[in-house]
Amino acid sequence: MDLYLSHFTNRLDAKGRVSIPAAFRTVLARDGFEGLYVHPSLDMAALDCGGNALLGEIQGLLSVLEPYSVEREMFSTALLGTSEILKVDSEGRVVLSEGLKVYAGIGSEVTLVGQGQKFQIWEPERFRAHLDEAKLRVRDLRKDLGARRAVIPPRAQGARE
Amino acid sequence: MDLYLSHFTNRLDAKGRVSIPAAFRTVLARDGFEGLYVHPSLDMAALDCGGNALLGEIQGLLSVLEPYSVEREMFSTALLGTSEILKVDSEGRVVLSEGLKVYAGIGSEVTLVGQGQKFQIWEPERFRAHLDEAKLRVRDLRKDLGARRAVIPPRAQGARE
DNA sequence: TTTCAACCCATTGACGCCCATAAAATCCCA
DNA sequence: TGGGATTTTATGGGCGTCAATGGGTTGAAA
Repeated sequence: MDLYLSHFTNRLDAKGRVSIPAAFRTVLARDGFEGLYVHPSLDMAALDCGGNALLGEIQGLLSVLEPYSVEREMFSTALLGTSEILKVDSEGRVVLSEGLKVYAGIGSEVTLVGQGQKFQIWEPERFRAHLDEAKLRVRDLRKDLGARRAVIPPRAQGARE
Repeated sequence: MDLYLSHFTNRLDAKGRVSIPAAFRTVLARDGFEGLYVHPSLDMAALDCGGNALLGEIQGLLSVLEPYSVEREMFSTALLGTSEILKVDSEGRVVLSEGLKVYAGIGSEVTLVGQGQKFQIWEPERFRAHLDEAKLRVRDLRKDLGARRAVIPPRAQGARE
């Protein structure tokens, strides 16, 4: 499996170390990236983490922009300047920098959430809230889709199963 | 890794020396440049630093411009004429010239910010402000892109999650 | 002399690397 | 198929090394 899936809640030890879940480590290993690439998520109080897949996504975004353009400077400051490459120790743990912890409001525990190409690190309480919100949205959306489906092709739902 | 990433805040000692972060030093070493190439950033109160990679970028920029054109003169004056090559001591420190410090408003501390091919040196307070600004700009730009995407296939956002 | 830069050494706190343990998951075989 | 044995995982802690910082000394230029 080369996707980050599921979520896990782990504790930080006295030295501030967190274990990356074994399932995520195998994905990282397959990705072939040495260490863990981390940057603050642009619009959430979470940290985006990954390997070459994530870094490539970001570099692709930057490569489109004109060198020396203000836009590019902005992007590279916001994306590269705030990101870090954390070392992963022999037990599969990383130490989050103070800045990253502050950004995500992290205390003594974190929730690591698979997102496919990347995974996120959250403060557990905040993640619960975020998840509830997401569920609500999905429910509304489902309702919408259901209504639409019922109107447009009346028997579509049955045909699927 | 051959990119300057992450950011660090270091102090100047009584002799005006600043440590280049170890992570940046390894990139510089790999780049094969002796010393540190520095020039005032064109449109920000910051210093652009790097090695051969940065020099190459600048020369690439200049090569596009008509030889002997006024524009080219301006650029080469601004980029090459104001640049310095600082010596790096055995502990990985450099001394910023008075002019450079004045340009960037540097006092007793600096923030060194990875930008991929180069890194920047900022007065910490100014950098914080600049980063906030950069984040806003990037978020807006992202929103624009998202909006565009959302307009064309109206339900795309839902399909994502 | 005075100044400043190049070089060398010292300190301290953080980090990398290694080994230990308990609990959970997995395996394996009767 | 059930339950003991083995492996893996998350977590804890010790210790040596390195990075960031401070300071002293020499030598050449002013």
